[in-house]
Amino acid sequence: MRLTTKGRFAVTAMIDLGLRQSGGPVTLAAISQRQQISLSYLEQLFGKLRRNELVESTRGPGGGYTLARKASDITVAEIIVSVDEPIDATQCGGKENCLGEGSRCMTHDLWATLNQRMVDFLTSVTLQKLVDDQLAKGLLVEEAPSLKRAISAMPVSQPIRINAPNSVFALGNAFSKA
Amino acid sequence: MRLTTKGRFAVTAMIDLGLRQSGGPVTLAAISQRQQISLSYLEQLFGKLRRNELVESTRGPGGGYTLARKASDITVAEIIVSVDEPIDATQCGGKENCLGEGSRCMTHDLWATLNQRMVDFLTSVTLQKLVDDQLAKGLLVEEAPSLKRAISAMPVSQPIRINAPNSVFALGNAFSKA
DNA sequence: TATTTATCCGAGTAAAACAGTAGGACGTTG
DNA sequence: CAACGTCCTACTGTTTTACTCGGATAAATA
Repeated sequence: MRLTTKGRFAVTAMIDLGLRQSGGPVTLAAISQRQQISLSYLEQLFGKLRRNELVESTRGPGGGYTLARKASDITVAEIIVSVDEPIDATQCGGKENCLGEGSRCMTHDLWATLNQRMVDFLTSVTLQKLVDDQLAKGLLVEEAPSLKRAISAMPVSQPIRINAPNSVFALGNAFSKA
Repeated sequence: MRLTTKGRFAVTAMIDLGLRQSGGPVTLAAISQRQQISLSYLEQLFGKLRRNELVESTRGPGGGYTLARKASDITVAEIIVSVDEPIDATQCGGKENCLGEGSRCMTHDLWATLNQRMVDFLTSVTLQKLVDDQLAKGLLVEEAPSLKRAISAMPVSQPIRINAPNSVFALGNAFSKA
């Protein structure tokens, strides 16, 4: 299971969508502004989310995205695998013999088990829970402005480029000596 | 926590070391041949393992590496963080406000919790357990040849280049539709 | 019908990490 | 001193990440 900022962006955007979709379809432009993710990048991510049937889209003015199912039926694991599709699982081919000795590689079971634990955890967390967490934190979801033209006059804060792959799950200094 | 083939190579090499170190220091050249990992790459990895005090080295003829502690006192988590040192933890700086709103990023707790679960699991697995697993599988640890010069006459199978970062933990098709 | 809105889609790009290689210096042993 | 084996820095090709760009398509509105 790969864990990069791409997956985190996807989860963040899905939370935003879950928070606002009660007022109809949510545009990626709005998510882009609120979450500071570039619009083009969001388009890529939501293309994958749509093909994986996690969201539905409506085109044209007033359009945008909505969740394809209830937030309580969408797991974080699904979101992540949707955008971070797998290349190849265990690299040794699962049942293949990594070494030429007739047995699986020595660490095969270790990684398989860890992978399963991660999947189990991320499957146990629903989008609804993450949405509820945000609401509990006192996040206020303001209503979309009735005059849509007002948006174009707003100052747009440019998304910043973050080029730090894999930095999400750095173990930190959990084992570094003082 | 980053999980790449680098970490897996390190764990694999440490298992090999744990299996053979009873006969004195184990050379990287021997590990390289048995585990099909390039010698130069192993040197890099063991440099980090030594600086993190997981192994000890003796130079010169008859030298090599030994475990710095009992295998039962070395965890997989320690091995991985040794070679895959962290760049920066949660990218938002831990306590920083990711967005300019005075609260931590929406997915902060999620990733922190997942990370902790992974650490907990990998900490629960000792090198000794992995060594025992190999012994239980009937792996036979042949004695080092008394005539060391015989090795140089052996045909050397070249390590193959594997250039597939991050492919270790691809989630596979756990969620792909049939 | 023309225009605006917004999703779609493919190609392209800079930076970074991964997975090594290359070449040598250093310290032991025989 | 020569062979062995660790130690160390720097360099390299490939892949992935995290985007951007240009345009096509579809729907609502003027």
